[in-house]
Amino acid sequence: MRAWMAYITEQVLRHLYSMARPLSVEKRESILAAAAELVASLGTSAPTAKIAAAAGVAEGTLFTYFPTKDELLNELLVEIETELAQALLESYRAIKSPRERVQRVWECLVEWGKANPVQRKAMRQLKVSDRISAKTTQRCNALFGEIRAAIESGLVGHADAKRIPFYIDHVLMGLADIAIEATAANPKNHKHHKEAGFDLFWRGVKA
Amino acid sequence: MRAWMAYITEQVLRHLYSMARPLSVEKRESILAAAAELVASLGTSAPTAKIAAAAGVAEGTLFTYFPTKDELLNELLVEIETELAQALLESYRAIKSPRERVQRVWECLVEWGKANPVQRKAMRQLKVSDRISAKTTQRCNALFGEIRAAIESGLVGHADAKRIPFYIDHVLMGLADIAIEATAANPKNHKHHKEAGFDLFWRGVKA
Amino acid sequence: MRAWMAYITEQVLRHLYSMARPLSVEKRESILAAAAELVASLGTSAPTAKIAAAAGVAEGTLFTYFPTKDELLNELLVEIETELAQALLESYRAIKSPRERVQRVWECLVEWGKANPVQRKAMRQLKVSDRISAKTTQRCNALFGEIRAAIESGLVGHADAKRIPFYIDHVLMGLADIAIEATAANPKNHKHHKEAGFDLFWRGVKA
Amino acid sequence: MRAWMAYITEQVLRHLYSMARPLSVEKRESILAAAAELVASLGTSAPTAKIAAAAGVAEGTLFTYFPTKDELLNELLVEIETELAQALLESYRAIKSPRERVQRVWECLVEWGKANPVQRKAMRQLKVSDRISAKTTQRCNALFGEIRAAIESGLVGHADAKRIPFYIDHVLMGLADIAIEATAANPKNHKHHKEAGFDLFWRGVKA
DNA sequence: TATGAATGAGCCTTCATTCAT
DNA sequence: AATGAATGAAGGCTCATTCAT
Repeated sequence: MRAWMAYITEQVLRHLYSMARPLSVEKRESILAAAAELVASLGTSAPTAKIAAAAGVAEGTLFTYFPTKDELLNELLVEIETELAQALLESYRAIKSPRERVQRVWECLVEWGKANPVQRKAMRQLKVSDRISAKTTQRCNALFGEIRAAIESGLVGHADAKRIPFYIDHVLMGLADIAIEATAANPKNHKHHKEAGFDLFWRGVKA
Repeated sequence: MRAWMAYITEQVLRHLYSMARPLSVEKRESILAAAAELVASLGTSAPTAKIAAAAGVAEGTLFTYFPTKDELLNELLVEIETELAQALLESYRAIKSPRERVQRVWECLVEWGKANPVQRKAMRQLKVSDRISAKTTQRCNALFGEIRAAIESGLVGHADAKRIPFYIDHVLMGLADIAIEATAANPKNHKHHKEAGFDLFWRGVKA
Repeated sequence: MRAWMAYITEQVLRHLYSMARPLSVEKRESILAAAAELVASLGTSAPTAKIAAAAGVAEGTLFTYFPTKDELLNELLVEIETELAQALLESYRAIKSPRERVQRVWECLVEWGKANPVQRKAMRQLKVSDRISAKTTQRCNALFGEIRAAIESGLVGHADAKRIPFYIDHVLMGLADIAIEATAANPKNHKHHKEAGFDLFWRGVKA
Repeated sequence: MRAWMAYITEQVLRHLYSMARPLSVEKRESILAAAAELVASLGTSAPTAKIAAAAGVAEGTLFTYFPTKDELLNELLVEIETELAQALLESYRAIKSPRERVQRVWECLVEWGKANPVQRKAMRQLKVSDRISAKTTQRCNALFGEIRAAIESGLVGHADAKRIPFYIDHVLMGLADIAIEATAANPKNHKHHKEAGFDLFWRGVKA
């Protein structure tokens, strides 16, 4: 009934704030989702036309959301890593025991990989490709700052202090990837690999 | 000096008698070497034309040695893994101590990676690409049969028997890759990473 | 201060009564000005989106003023030639001597070109393009009817009557363009070229 | 009968001189011819696909002869101007009288324009476009060095020395274009325009 | 009427593969 | 067997135009 009020209100707001009709958040998401799917299966050479089609938008539309394919790929990586970081951030809150804290991060890592096979494959493809800019790499690293600190505090006293950076930056994520990969190849052994992986890490890093 | 006379004679005879000229082993090798170089730097999307140019042969010649680009990529992976396997095979002969045997394999793995950065990068690109056939994967696995057995015998009694396949098939190579990657990022710490990696593995797998 | 209240009232009334808002003359002008600028620098392939942006209107708005890009380009040419014609019309009023009358037109032509480099370049681009319709060409010719007559009367008795149409329709404007172009390439010689050009014309057409 | 001798001879020569099979001159010419035709009618926005089709070659072939469209357009301009320069060079040989020498160049210019309407239109389009590099402009200027000198020597003593560069570089070619354009618009008057144009030039430049 | 997101045809260019020589 | 010109199917991206708001 008061439809015209809504209309006018919208007009007024647009006018006052010079708001352009914003790009649709849903479309952006569906393009990223489609990109993840296709990059996971076809690699970074997945055609933009296919991505657009999978996202249910016109070919040209993709380029109103991402000016270049490279931009899309970089954003995709950031989006995926943001999701992963958020999942991790919620995992270890309020856990005091160092070992358990690290273990929770580990488990969360492996579970996320199992639950998000598409994003994991896409992430892999993106990381080995040469299309990720230094800036993107920086942004991604920044996402994991807090988590890194939490793991570090969990390892202090347990592992050789000099080796902790190596353990966190290279080994932990890499081992998680290995565990997830092993699980993907043989899903029945999921729990087994998860435990074996953490045991290996925890014992292995012991000073 | 009269090289061209020999060449002409050869041409004439071949033409008159329709003799087939055998495929040159050197050309095959130089194509594979060029492919490794370019796949390492450009990924699997490296153009065949560039590969041929880098190999010093004509564009068409590449296809008399490899009927398809995919065929070339698959052969390249097999070639690289064969070299790696050979390097490993020579590493642990005549070593009795289980721990040392595994350690020698580990060190050889890491050293090979450091000494052959091009092959390593190419290997990486090939493995994440979707162009490696199941058959190639099988052939590659077969190359490591003996080495796998040697490591297995080195781990029996030290690691949990149920977990040994996981350790060998997924963890060992993966960790080596991690160590090499860490070394590539920071070459000064090469020895440090190599040792830290093996320590981590050996302690970590301990039952 | 309460400008937004006026705006809202206007919107409300318009919406309630479905009143049409008249096309804004200023917007039309600014679109044409932007088009001149961009056609001058980029040619007729200047994107409508850029033209709209330069004019400070939305992409779609351009098409409420000009249904087609071609329509815009044609209107642009008419607009520019109208301006030129008006400048010329004012130049020779109340001048009796035939030679001086023609000379004033000539000078005005060259001065206009120097003073309006953007319009001149745009005009050039438009004229060689295939997007100007026959109708537009006619409209443009019509603009110069009176001027043409004035020049004609200035040349009668001085030039060969049979050649006068050729001199006016092709040579005069063409020479002016040549003079302007020469000036643009070497601005210091402006006056020199202007005089040399007119001398050439006046002597050259002498019967 | 001795076909094999020819074959071998070719092989030998290729081998000795490292000759690649050369790009076909005819194809290059037909691409340039097609480009001239289409640039004349559609402007520099003529699609490469249409040019290739008109030339009777595949789309991709065009790019083995010209690495980019811009390169093609630049080469096209050079080709056309080379032809024009050659036509002019043959026109005034062995003519002593200064006036007649200039007149022959003029006539040749106008005749060439009439005889080669496609090249003339293409030339026009190319010159107003922004795709011609400074280097190309230089190359083109170099083509007319000798002709320019011939005209200059024809004008010395007849025209004001200070104005001669202006007359040659800007007026002569421009007037020829005007005459050709007038002829194109009204072919019956060809001879008339040609004469009127030269008279105008010759009388007009008289000191 | 004004807006700008959405559209998809069309453009230039690349590249694996073929084939005449 | 060796060559490299020829091919044409994609691929990434642009842009005039439409349309829901």
